[in-house]
Amino acid sequence: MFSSAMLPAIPPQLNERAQHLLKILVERYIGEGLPVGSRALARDAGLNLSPATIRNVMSDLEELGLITAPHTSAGRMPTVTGYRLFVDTLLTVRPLQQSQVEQLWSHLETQDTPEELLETASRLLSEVTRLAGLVMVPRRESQIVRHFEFLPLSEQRILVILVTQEGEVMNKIITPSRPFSASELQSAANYLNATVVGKDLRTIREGLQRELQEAREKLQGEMIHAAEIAGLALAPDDAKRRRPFVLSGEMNLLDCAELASMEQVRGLFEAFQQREGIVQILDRCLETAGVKIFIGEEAGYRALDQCSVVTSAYSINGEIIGVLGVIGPTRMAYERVIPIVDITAKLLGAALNQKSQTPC
Amino acid sequence: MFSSAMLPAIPPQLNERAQHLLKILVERYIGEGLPVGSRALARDAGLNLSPATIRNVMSDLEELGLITAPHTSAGRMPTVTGYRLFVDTLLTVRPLQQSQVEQLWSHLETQDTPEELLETASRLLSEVTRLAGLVMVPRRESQIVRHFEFLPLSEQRILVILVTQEGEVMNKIITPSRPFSASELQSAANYLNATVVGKDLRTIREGLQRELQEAREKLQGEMIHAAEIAGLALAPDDAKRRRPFVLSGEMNLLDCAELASMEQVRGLFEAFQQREGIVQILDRCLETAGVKIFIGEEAGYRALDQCSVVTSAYSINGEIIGVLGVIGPTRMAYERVIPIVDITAKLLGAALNQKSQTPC
DNA sequence: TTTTGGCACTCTCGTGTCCAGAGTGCTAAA
DNA sequence: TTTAGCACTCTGGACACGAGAGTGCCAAAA
Repeated sequence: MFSSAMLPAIPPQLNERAQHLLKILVERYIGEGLPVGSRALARDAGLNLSPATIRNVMSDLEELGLITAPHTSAGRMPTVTGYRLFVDTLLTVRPLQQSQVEQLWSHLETQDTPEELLETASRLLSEVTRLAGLVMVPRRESQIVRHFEFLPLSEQRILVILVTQEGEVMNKIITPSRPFSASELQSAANYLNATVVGKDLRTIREGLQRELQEAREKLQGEMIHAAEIAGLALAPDDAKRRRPFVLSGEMNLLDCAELASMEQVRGLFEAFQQREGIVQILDRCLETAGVKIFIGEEAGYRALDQCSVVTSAYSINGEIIGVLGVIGPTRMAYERVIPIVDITAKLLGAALNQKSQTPC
Repeated sequence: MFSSAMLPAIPPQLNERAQHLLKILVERYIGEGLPVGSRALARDAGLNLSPATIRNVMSDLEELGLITAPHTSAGRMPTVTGYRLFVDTLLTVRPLQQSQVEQLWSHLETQDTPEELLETASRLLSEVTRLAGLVMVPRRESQIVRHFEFLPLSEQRILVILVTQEGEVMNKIITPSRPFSASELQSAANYLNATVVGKDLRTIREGLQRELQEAREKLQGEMIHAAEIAGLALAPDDAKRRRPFVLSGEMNLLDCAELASMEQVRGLFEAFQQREGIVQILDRCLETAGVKIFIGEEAGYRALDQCSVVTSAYSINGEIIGVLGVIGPTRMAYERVIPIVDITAKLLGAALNQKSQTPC
């Protein structure tokens, strides 16, 4: 159901009973946060087995690397592999109630700008899961342009304003190699608005190359300038790169006992600030739809060793344009978090879609 | 030199020697972070006095509420009043070297947009002081408008884009009570661009009221609509209110021993997220120029009880438009931090000024 | 063959005790 | 007014101790 990098086959040694006990153990550990002992497990399992029997099974599970004990005389807790098996094959998700879905939707629906939409989605994720919410900003490449505007700030500095189909406003300042007059700018803007509106950024950029070529051949000076300035305007800008995702509810993470040490917290929060590492993980989820889960070290990012990331891509008109999710302790309530992330991704896609559908 | 809410007169009991000892004690405490004992103080003071003598003076200082001991057999550390006296009358500031100032300026000067400028200023503050940097976004009221643009998104939703003199782009979506046609919007924009460009927001809004009144009397329908839509567009929007200051280097605060407990950290970071409380403090610094300091409880905000805030207003053309500063532990190196905040405020003002000076 | 009771063993954690170190306050002498 | 001396206090680390929880293993029971 939830695609993982490599779905590990259930070890043949692992009979039904062992699986069930593992499931109960993980559930209990997630609930209590304390290593689970044989007595407690015997009671919870509902199998009418004595602690001694349970101990044998636990010993097997430990041998298989699914659970581990912090020290000799403590109970057991799941390893990353244990969590993986749990999440992939043992988990029974608890789907959201219709009313909850509607409530989420009502919050998203009422947002005006796409930016607010992303922020709201992130906030909702964090509030509902009580973890840190995370929404990656949509890929700009696939956004459809609605309007261009060039505004001269000074001789050499031109303010470019670009409005997308969804009503998002991007702006940046470009400094072309030579001064442009107001009328030149106006005609460049007119040209662009006439020809490229309704296409997406990638298409526009590709088309521009071709037209620049053609214009050069025909010595159409004016066209060359328009294309030149547009090229600068459309160059992938790194300003946005500094804020590639919207994070919220980080504070929720301070509650969980896992991150008790200042070191841990510091590392995690620095990772949030650095952004690159997190973006790399999110990028890996852009390819396929559906919920993806990274547990602890699986993400391959030291700062997140004690954390899990649950993500889902969101799409507009069937095309994936971004990823959202939550970050929380490995010991999170997956059966609740997974459907929430899943639904939120779908709702965000729908909300974005709704905004861009409205005719101009 | 540094205006405080109420400059406390130096208590007459406090002779030169006591003052000197207080100064040394505070300096040493700021440096070491440990309560200062009589022996250490005797050595540092350079007065050739025995620890026993020092003890007598310390006892007096304690009686005056300037220092305090965490327990019987520990050294003394400054109280808030002690810090206050230190900062107001004993402190010898260490001015920045010219090269450092130039370095700061070179970072600010190269920023394109005002937004980047604020972020850079905040980052510089935090990096240079190793504390949390804080830059309040300029008051919008006094910003001069350069350009208006209305873009219909759908029947009822209009995207308003407003560019300020400094090249900052503000945008929001308004939903007027009745649909406006594209040509109506165009003429409204034309009207506004023709009449109000070059004025600041407050002036424009006031003028609008009057003109709306006149237009009504003369039954100028078109004017009424333009004014109506402009009114909506200029209404103070709360979108910006959610991000009223730019914060950076929060992580630096995790280093200081004062904030060892998770509780403290949590409270502080929640205050950063809430924003309101911090904004209130910053607002109090908007009135007068120069460096202001709030020590511990002086700010009147529980989450900041262990912290000091050092701020300075920044201005453009002599008019104060915002505040910046740093937040750090009460035990911060004031003599270094104060000049940094002071200079950065001046440089930020100059940089903003430079951007808006460039002719259109 | 599987399950169970019993038992010795181990590890944590909270408590209590003890001691060195640092610093104070007070008093009497310089 | 300053200083030396001394008794006193408080912290924090080291150590021991015991209760509690849980394990592993073995031999008996099912």
